[in-house]
Amino acid sequence: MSVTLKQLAASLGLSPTTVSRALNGFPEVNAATRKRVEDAAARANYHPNTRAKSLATGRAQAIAHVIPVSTSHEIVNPVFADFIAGAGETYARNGYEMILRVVNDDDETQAYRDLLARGSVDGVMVHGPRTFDPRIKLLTELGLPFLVHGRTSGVNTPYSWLDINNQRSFHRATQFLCDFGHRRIALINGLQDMDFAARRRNGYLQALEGAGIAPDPALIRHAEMTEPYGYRAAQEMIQLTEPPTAFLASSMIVAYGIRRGLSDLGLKLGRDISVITHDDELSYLPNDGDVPMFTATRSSVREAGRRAANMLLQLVGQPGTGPLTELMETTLVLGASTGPVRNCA
Amino acid sequence: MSVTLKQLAASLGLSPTTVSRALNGFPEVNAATRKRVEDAAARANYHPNTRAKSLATGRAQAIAHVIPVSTSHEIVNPVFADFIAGAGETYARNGYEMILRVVNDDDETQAYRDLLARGSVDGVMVHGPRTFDPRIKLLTELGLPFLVHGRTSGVNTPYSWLDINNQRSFHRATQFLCDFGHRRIALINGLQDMDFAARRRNGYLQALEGAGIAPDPALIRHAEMTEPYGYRAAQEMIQLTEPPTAFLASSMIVAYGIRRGLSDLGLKLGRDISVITHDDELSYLPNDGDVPMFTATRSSVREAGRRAANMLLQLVGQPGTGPLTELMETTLVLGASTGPVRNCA
DNA sequence: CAAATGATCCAAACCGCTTTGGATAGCGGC
DNA sequence: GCCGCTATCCAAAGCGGTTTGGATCATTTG
Repeated sequence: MSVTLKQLAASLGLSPTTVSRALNGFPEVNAATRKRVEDAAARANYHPNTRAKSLATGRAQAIAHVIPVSTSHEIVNPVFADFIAGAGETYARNGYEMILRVVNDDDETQAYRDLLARGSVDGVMVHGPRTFDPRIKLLTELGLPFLVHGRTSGVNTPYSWLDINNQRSFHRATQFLCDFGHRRIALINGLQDMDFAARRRNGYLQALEGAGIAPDPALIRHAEMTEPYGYRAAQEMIQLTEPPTAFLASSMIVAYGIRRGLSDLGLKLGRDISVITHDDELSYLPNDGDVPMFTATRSSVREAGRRAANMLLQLVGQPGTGPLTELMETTLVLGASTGPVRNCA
Repeated sequence: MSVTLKQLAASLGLSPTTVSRALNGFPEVNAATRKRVEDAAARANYHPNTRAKSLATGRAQAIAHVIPVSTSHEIVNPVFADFIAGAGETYARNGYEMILRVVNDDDETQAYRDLLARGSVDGVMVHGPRTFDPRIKLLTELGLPFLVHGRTSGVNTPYSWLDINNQRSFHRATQFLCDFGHRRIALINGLQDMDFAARRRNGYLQALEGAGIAPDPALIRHAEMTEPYGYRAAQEMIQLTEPPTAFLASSMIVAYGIRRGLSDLGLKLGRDISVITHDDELSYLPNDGDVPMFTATRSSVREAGRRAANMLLQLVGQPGTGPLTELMETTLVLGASTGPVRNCA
């Protein structure tokens, strides 16, 4: 169905060796010959068979993203999709294939072993790290190059990661609210054991402490970041004897839920109550314009995907490279959802 | 790094041939020998090298999803992610790899050619078909098995697809609103040239016609399905001299925008104004419970991904199989967002 | 009992590409 | 005219599997 190197070589009266070298830029081939080969290759729409090539070279030219699905945590969320898209762009540009493997939660370990044993990939991207994530140890032992999107606290061996500064982000957002006079600030966070959630909570707690405010457990929630979760959290907290005057949301989706919960009670964001959310800059949930709807800690997860992929490719391309890390700062954008505390709320 | 067939064979004092046959279930191998081989393979964590295997067999054991990114249309949306997840589950279960290739809009044709020439995949999934989609013709000519998620109207050669009954869905939803006395019904649809959007509009128009209502262009919109799009559409349409009393939304995200637009104007869904949306059953935007927030035409896009993948694998596994098609019906679920028309709106 | 039949196993070719280790020829220098 | 060099090209051996075409030996059959 498609032309092979051997056929191409035969049609040119050359050996496969020479054709291979001509196409791969080796020096020991005559310039005229090279040109002839390249032209013929283009004309025949010749592309080397990936399988054969990687079998011969030992490099798979592919990166895997393993996606565990479970009943407890849904990793296939919008943020994940955008990250993948960013990473995919980078892989494509560098001639790497991106393979996605959807596995059952408890098969994840086996999936990495399998990927390695089958020689299907040169490296893997680790998604959604927990506070204590066993995958780092496993992958290190396996010797499979990997990069973590996020970090994990309970690991002391070095590893490569790219993360946003979750702690500083939420520290700053909290501080911002405190400066406006808020003292009852709710945190509607992601799942408890997710590392990013822990860091955000830390930033939040530190800022409260800095402002001399004792944290109230009733104002802190952890759960899967769905819209109804935000809705319920907002509605329930408002009923407290001492309700919050401001909310911190871990994602736009949650923020939308909070907004709905509050507006159903007749509360207007920015006037009656304040909300700051983290904004991953997802295309279908834009939070921009002259005055964005939400005040937010902003960072493009798509860009994160691009950079993470670049780092991983570097790791794969130059083994021996020490662990690579990058901490992306977020920007605090002012939107219409925050204002000074209003006592008669 | 990982054990090869040859090594395994040597360690057992057998030939590679026998080991290969033992593991692949060929009949001409002694039961005791097979057991011995299987045990040893499990013990050594032996997995055949994918590249070598597919080079030898000619089958790639992989399916590609090509994702065109462009400035005009963002295919990396939440719906897409869930579909991918469903499909991925199926691939994994059947020992197929899923490869995602993110390409620039105008490179999509080349991407398919490349995928084919390199022998990287056995089949491809086509996403987001337009009303007149050139990809069907291209893939048919290339002879690469493919399955379309959705359909395309401007193609008369047969091809395989899986779609939901968009037309009937929106026909029914419109009828439902008409039965409640609504005569000014707005359609906040997806991008104009997307096939699903055309079918939904057809269903909508037919239902209006059936109810003796002349469609009003001012009540029909097409655009990328973002939250602010829903918001703006709702707010602007309400300002019309003859505002709509009901909205039909093409996705939950858009419906959220509409809801926000309306509630900012003090309108309450189900009481002052009605909204029906299409609900793809995304996990982080659930629309369930005793009384779902939105009345909706519901269909799991994840399940669609599973089924589509199954069909594609069948196509790949048994070439010569005629085109496979499946039309999934949606269910109309009653939620809190619809009610009889209210004159004093 | 010889021949035919199965049951098992193996050697070697092959899939399409890379790469090692020459081979050949043209050329300047002595 | 011979030698060493460089430039250019090629044969053949892998990479790690599958598969074709026997080989070997025990068992059945006439």
